[in-house]
Amino acid sequence: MKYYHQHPKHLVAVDCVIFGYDEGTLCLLSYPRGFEPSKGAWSLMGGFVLDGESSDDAAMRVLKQTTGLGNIFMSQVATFTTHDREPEARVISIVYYALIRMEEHDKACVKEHGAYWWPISQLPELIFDHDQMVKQAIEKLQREAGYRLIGHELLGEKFTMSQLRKLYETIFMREFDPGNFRKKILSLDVLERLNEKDISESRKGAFYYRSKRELTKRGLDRIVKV
Amino acid sequence: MKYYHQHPKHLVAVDCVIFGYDEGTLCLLSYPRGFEPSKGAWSLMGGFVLDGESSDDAAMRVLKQTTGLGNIFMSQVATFTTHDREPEARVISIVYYALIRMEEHDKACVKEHGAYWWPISQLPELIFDHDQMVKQAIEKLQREAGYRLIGHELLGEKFTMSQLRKLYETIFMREFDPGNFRKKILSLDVLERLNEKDISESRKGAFYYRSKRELTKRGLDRIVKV
DNA sequence: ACAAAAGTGTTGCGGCTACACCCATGA
DNA sequence: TCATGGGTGTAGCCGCAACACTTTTGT
Repeated sequence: MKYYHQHPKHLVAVDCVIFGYDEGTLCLLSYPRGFEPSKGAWSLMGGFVLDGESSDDAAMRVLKQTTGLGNIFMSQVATFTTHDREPEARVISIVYYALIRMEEHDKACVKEHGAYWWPISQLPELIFDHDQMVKQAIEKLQREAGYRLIGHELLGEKFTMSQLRKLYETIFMREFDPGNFRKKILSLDVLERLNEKDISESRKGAFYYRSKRELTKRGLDRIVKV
Repeated sequence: MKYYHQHPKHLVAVDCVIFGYDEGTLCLLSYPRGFEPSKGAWSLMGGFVLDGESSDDAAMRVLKQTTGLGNIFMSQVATFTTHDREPEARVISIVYYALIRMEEHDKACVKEHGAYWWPISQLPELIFDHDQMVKQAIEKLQREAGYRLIGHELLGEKFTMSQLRKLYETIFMREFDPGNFRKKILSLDVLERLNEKDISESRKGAFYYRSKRELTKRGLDRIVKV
């Protein structure tokens, strides 16, 4: 039974698990909390949901504030609600994750908050239940990356097969056979090969690929089983 | 930047997508809204999150109130937050789904609320964004049922292969080959066959199975690809 | 004997893995 | 000419779908 009066209201926050990728390393952006309790402890970027905005909006706003980037793919992970998850006040937190290219973000912006990019393999202990949030975000990232190509989000317009494979190896924390990976990806028929090679990584040079724009939404077949 | 003062607070609700199963039909419990706006329109069971409780607790409480059942598996689906999703007030809603055996619920309890069990194939139009909630709940149900056996939740202690298959056929809205289904399930090695047959469905009689208790958590392999 | 569900066996296809084997080229 | 990453080909394995076939027993 629901009535619109006489019901408790709650602080509702978003916490953003921001993954940054650069040349084979996946990092998490975190910052030292600026106030008590737990001042100085590592924390995810967060903010409160305001009156006129959805939590999606709030997450975007937080991302913009902390990295300078907008129009970035974000995905809702889960909502954390235990009443004592933060010691001082009851805050319900809706968790999002975002994927960005590390080189693209606004360094000044990050620096200003004292934020730090932690390699995913060497995360520090995070405040409250933020460890759990990151864990679930990685799981969701893997699930989503398993169903569709996330090349252009993290590699840019054009990329080589090796770069794409290294990205997937990083996300899934395991190796893929270069030949098999290539065949699997090409069989999806969502990439087109450019007449241009990257000659920085090998003598022979590797062709660049880019997403077939019209087909970005397809991803019919599974890429990686999880 | 987060401070604990001067931030807006919000009404936070849970909405429960309650699936009931009985002999080959999967139903959704919904009830006619008892107050304006949209009084009388079909709606999910919901309730507000109170001060001392988590949203998990709130969802359980709503389930108990409306079906009389406790200690039921519930799973968080997603959180709906657009500011105008309900016309009269801003309510953030955390959606859960539950699976119950229809015969087990407290009929008086349901009747008292004027609630109705709708076969999943003939749902009425639901209020606000509740259609979307149900859609996502079904997707999540299918994902979860694909990874682990949900036999005992919906069929009870013991069940035949055919009963289990019909349950899966209902959840996935497609047919499975009886022989192949049997082999796949048995290969997971999570069921034990009892020395007892159900003779109501066939001349030959079908053995009952039950979950190997120690292994309930396993479900290593995928049951159905989604 | 027949019908109908339970249960088993067989076969073929498709995808994945592992790995061999070319290719191009700078040092 | 050798080392290195790019790229192609292939053989074996495994899971799944399709379907034939056997079993059991009430009518």
